[in-house]
Amino acid sequence: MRIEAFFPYRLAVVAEAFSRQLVAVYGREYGLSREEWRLLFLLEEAGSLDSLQLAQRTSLDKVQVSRAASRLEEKALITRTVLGSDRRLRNYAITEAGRDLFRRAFDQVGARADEILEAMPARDRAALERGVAALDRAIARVTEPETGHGTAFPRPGPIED
Amino acid sequence: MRIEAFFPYRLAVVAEAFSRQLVAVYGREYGLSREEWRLLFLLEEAGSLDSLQLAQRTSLDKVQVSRAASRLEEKALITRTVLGSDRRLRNYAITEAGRDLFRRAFDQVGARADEILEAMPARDRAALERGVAALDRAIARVTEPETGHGTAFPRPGPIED
DNA sequence: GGGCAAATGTTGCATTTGAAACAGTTTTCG
DNA sequence: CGAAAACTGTTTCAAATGCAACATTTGCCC
Repeated sequence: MRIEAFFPYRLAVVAEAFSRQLVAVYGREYGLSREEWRLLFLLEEAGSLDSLQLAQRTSLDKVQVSRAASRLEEKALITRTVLGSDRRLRNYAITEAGRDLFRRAFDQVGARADEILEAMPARDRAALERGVAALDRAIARVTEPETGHGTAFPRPGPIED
Repeated sequence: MRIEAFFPYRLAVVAEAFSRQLVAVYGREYGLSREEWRLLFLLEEAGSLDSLQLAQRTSLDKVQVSRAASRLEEKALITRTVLGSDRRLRNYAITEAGRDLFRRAFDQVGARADEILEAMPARDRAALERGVAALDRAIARVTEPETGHGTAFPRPGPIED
């Protein structure tokens, strides 16, 4: 079988190419890693989150979170405080500088993403959206039995905010 | 905006989750990295390739190819020889051991991928296929002007085999 | 209550990765 | 012909990453 016809390969390659287009913006122009970008994204919307909420809404493991948060704190884009109720946990909050930076970056990243997506016929775009959602459900279904962090976003059922 | 609703995020997360399911097979059970897997995949189909053909059909850069090939050679899964016609180039060929290993791994990887894809309704699977192909074209269209390795597989036009 | 297991975040260490420098070969052009 | 430019694969060095150990805090169970 030709590798170009192997669907998992095609998906991985396309996803990487798409991602690279966005990293070129928030990475090169704003100095954010992918993990930092995701944390800022979450915090910009929520304002502040504790570690548990964050773990539920992110596809990052604890080491990635810890390191990305350290860097964001060094850059004064977020603050980290130990929670009084459970001193193992942390409360993450975005700073004004973090909000500003994220908003500027998001404008450009969103524009770049839209530029690519709008280069697709509307029907194809709808198909992509539908297919990705279905694949996510399929992975969850097939891997749900086991425990391992097989997939990603909070699925309807477990949690609600 | 909620990050879970941001399409680029969803695509990246789903693609990673899918990929992780397959790496769990060829990585954990057969000790192959993603790059080694891809090289073996190409060579199993072609038998042997020189560096130029390989560069065209792979989404790996020259450093990744060099390192993956070194490891595959150490494991005696491929052979590397300097080309007589142009001593800058290499000829890569899969060994019998490499073929055996790849075929066994491919059986399991393919089965795992099919298990997930077949957990999707046929219509959704078709939508995914269509959407991914369209996204690939869109990225190529938007980035084609510039030179950088923006995307992936050989598109109709440049080469033929 | 008190010790033991579980949970959480951080750190250390070895490996991997990426970008640039490098070495060898070929092509170009005067 | 011959020097310079271009091309290819490898190596080097710093940064990123993954995994396991670690330290701290909490919950459990007697």
